[in-house]
Amino acid sequence: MKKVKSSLPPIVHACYFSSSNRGEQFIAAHTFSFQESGSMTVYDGSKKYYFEEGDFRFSVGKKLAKYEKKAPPGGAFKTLAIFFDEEMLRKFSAEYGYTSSGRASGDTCIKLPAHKAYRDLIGSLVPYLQADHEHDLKLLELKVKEALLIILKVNPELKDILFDFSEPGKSDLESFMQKNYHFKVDIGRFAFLTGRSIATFKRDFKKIFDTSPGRWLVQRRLKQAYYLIKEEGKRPTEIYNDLGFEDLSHFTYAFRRAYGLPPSKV
DNA sequence: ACCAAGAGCAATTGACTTCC
DNA sequence: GGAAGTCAATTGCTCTTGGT
Repeated sequence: MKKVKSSLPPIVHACYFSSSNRGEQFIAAHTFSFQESGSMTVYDGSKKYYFEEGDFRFSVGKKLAKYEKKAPPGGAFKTLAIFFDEEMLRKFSAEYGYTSSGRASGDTCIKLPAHKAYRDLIGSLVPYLQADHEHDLKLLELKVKEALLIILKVNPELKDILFDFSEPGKSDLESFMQKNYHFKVDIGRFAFLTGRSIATFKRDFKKIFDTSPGRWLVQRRLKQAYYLIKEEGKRPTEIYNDLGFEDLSHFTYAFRRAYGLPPSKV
């Protein structure tokens, strides 16, 4: 079966009942969200961010992050999120004359104040999130625009992030990879995030690491695994996923090929 | 929990083309 | 002429299934 690319609705109400849920994702679009219940920890490879019930959060798009969502005891984890896709932001920028000064902070998540305007905004979205509500795309679009205007009023500095349409610049490949090797993303995404085409990415990679990206990634992850097992006494099942391995089976296989013995025997 | 084997597919490679 | 992109053949990784 072919995967069909479906675009997410601009406003999403998420609700999970499992007590804890961790994973990682590529944050595709800038997102404004409200932590209705439960808490969430976000890790972008160098910094940790913590959000709890009642917090408003702005997540910067086109970034990689690991997250852990925790439901409150006996309750559900609930967030409400508004996504700002680039096309919409470009239109908005042209219409209202907002531009980025190009000086945005490097943070992946930003905690926003619990401003009354934000609380009112979330309150006004409730009718749109009823299960039986018929989604009128035009109205939703308007709602997203309204949200954007409110955000720009309360946190005007966010315009530097929201209207920055530049592609990721050619970043220092070596430090980027050292920081992000544990993310489970394909080579094309690594290339994009470092501001290169796939071909250029591989060429630059070869120059710096003298090997191909795929091989280096496996070796780097295994090296970290070896360290964690040997020095910190971690068990294979605890770490293989965090290090970017899809499954334990392959982790064991790759580990044994690299070190000559299975991870359980280190 | 750990390991093995095979099918399917993503990554790599190298030759070739295009762009500046 | 060199840097960057495309393409097709090949390699080798990931996922699944199943055994111990």
